[in-house]
Amino acid sequence: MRPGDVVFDEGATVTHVVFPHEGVVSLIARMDNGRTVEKSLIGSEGFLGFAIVMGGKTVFGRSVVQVAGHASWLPVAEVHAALLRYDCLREEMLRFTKAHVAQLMESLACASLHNAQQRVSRWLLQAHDRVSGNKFHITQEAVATLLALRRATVNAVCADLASAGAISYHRGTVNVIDRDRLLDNACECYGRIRMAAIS
Amino acid sequence: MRPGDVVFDEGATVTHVVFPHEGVVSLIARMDNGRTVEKSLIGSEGFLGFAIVMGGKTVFGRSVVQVAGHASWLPVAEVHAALLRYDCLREEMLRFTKAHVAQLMESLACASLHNAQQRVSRWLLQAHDRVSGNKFHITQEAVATLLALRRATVNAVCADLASAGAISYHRGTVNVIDRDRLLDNACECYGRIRMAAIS
DNA sequence: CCGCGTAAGATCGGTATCGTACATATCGTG
DNA sequence: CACGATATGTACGATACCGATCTTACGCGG
Repeated sequence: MRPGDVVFDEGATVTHVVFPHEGVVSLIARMDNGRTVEKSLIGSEGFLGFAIVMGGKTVFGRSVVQVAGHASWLPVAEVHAALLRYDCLREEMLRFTKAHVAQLMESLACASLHNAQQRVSRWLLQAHDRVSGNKFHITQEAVATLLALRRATVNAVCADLASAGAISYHRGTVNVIDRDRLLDNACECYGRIRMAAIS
Repeated sequence: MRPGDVVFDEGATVTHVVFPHEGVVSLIARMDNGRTVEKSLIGSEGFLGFAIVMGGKTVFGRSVVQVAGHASWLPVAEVHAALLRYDCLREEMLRFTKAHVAQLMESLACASLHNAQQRVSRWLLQAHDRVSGNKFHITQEAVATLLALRRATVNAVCADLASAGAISYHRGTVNVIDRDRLLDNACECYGRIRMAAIS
């Protein structure tokens, strides 16, 4: 999966369930006026095509790769067959679905109540969790689009985070230097979403 | 159910599944700083305690009655028993769960991309769908809290809507005069959420 | 019919973010 | 090494919304 790749387009039928091994895939909403925003972010902790867990046949929205990685694609038929054989698989898939709903709820509250600094920090932390190492590729432009902010706003936040020693960045490569300092700048939403995924 | 009643508190165990007949119940998020916002809105189209559909034992958040109504309470054990007997019940419950996820996603995008006018109009339309008749009781203060806006902002929007002839209001009683005009002021999110609930 | 509580109307400055635009720096490629 | 593409820095006015506060109006219960 390379940045910009569209895993599923809006309204697509779920033919495969996609399990990322690393990297970040975003579920994108698109409004009539053309503006877009990230609805949720999925990595190795989950899978794409979770609509099938709720008996759906079509995906919930356009999913676009943000940070490169690999993924396993399983045909839906095989997933359904496996679900019949392995109860633990069903449990795990339900667990992620539940965590994902919790993520959606927390993100909604976060978008309403927290500022750009907190939300950008949260996004970077969530991405960091889903890659190996401390470096990954994402442009300020991309983050701005995902969070429905201006690039200038994201730029100001990133400059602050860099001067605080939390991150460094250079032409799209973000380096997480001090994760704890990044946590200080993020809101509680990061931790809450994390907890929901674990429990 | 009377306005202000707490159906489930944050972190409560789902002992009953609650099916509203009319009225509006809001799922509320509460942040560390004490600020709150509505995560989702549920009426007769769905039920409270849908966490059990995903194998959960605890609710997703505090649910508070906003517009009065009646509801049926079913013990979880009975629901589980019924699910084993009636496939159609499972299907219906899954259908709502799916629609609810779609609602969460749309609300998230809406909160990020649309303005106070559109969001207040959307909320009023969603409430209108869930009551009988054109009048229901909700204060501007309550709407402001749910959408994480100031009461003054909601007041300005309501004044506009009233002068446009879409609604009238008086001491907490909202009267929907011209639903189409309200639709004009709302964003596409209302229709999209509606469609997700029907399909 | 009086007083208190609730709902609504209105206004102030303040600020986070927007929309747009232009400037700069670095990289990859021919 | 030149050049276009990409990423970042920065500036400007505009604006939507905030936080606080004060006022007005209504309605219910004593």
